[in-house]
Amino acid sequence: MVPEFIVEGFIRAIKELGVEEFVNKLRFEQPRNEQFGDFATSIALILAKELKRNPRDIAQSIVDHLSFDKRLVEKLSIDGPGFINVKLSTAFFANELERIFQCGEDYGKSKKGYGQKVNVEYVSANPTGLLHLGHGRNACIGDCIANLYEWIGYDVTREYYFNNAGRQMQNLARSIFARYRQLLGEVDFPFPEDGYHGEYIFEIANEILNNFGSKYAEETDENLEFFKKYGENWCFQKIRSTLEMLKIHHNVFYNEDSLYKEGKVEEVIRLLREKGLVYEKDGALWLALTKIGLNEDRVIVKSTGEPTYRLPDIAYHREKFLRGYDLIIDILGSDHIATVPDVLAGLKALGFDTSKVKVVFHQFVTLMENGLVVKMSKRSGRSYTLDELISEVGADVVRFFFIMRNVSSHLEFDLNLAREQSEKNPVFYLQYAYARIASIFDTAKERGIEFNFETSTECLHLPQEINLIKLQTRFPEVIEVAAEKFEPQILADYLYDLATAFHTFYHDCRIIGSNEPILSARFKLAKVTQTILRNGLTILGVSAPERM
RNA sequence: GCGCCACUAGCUCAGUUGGAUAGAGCAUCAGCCUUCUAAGCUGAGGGUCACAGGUUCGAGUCCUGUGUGGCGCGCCA
Repeated sequence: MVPEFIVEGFIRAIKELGVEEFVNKLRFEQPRNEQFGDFATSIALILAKELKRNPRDIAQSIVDHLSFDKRLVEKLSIDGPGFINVKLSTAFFANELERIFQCGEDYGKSKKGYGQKVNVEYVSANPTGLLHLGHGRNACIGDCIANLYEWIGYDVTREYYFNNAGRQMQNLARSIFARYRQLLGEVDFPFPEDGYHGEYIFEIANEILNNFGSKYAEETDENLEFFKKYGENWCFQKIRSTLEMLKIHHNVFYNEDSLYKEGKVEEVIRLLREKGLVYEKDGALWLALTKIGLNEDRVIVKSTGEPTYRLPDIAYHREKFLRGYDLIIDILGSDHIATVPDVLAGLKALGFDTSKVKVVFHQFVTLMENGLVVKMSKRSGRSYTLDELISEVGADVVRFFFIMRNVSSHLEFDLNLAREQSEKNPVFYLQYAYARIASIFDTAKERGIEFNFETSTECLHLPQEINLIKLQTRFPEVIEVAAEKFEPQILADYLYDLATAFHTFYHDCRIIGSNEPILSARFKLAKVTQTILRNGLTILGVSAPERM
């Protein structure tokens, strides 16, 4: 984050040059190359184009009009085609470190979203089976995004939308029932055409057999209802325990069925009809999407009387709007991309501001082992469930791996790397940095080494130290950007850089054994790093161990 | 055929609303433990940023086209 006084200084200089209409073009960046200082701006190059003057001359004029506190700015220079580079002083960084230290344990939090409500919907798997790897990525991304918004001050609702009614659940009931009858000895009992073939159906059937014997063998509506309920509870309990392993908790479980029971779906049809956007054709009810800018009309109620997903989805999102959210975030797999425009168009037609809805699409997960795609789990011989993956490599690794790539990129989950309990594994690299810091404080305590956080840190001047402070100042900004872009990976990358900077510092600069004031200053540096690592890891849902 | 996403080092990926000499991890090679945890640090090699045009002082980044891969395109969700 560029210090205020630098920005203000440049704005003043630009105004004094009489070109204040270009003030909004002022941007700063952190140069890749250290030699160019801490912050750079290409404003002179931009002005050169507008004013048709030599960029270096303009840069010189700007610099001539700049007046900074000499204590804070070490050097101003004009380099290359006309970049203005600013190098800050050790006094400046000492001030920054002190400022961060004063923020305490909450460093990184902001009030940016104060008073605003956000709803993050993620996982949302129906209770018809176990969570698989795609759900895992969805869950981790959603939970991180929810955490990020909490950190920037939003009032966050974590929501899970599910459907325990309708055809899919009937299908589940019939699948379990078929397996149950097969287990009872009717080996040829027909399995439903599009039934759930997973191994877990046998497990459920077997459980029912063990608990109730042949009590439910008769194929009646009542009994099928029992199988449905039993299957639903079984699946939901599994899903919840899997999420629990990842420390993921939702505040609201929203049942699609309630939209029907409370007449919300009917209401949406009525409202759309009032707008003249609904018509009947071939015995079905259609939504006239072509009237609101889309390419094709779509069915919302099938000729069988059942609605398609679009209708309850519109009703559901309408409910979210009516509950007063300022921001509605949906986390969806890329296989849902095509469904969203219809739903948004419907909502827009109903008069809602759909710019408040942000849909985050994540690409798929491919499990790799020894350079090959893994389709099946070795232990169970079935496709990998999220459960199995977690018990194999641990929750921390799963959570980190699922967010360490760009949300919109395919994620290659390398089992070999994930199993690796060593420096190769980036999760341990971060945790190790944290544990090392904890260890320094432990050692200091054991040896009775005293330090004082009141001591000035202006003595810190080595590149390893300054680099660490620079990274520390960026933390709040990183959280904001990661939240706004719905991209937890930005935070993961940042933490990795911070850990690297700390490991380098740790290696080159001893803390215990230094003399005052270096001793206290470095302890403060370590303390702040520790806070940031802990906060960052917490947002990612990864534990911060005191010892490794 | 249409839509969305991707294409950057041998592999997996970053690249800050167009900036300076394109970065990191893994893998390979060479160093560093008597001192706070070596799950660490330092260095070396490794690039036609898929391809071709365009926009401009400047393009991995923006525009157009082509190719390759993934996901969609239903009265499934």
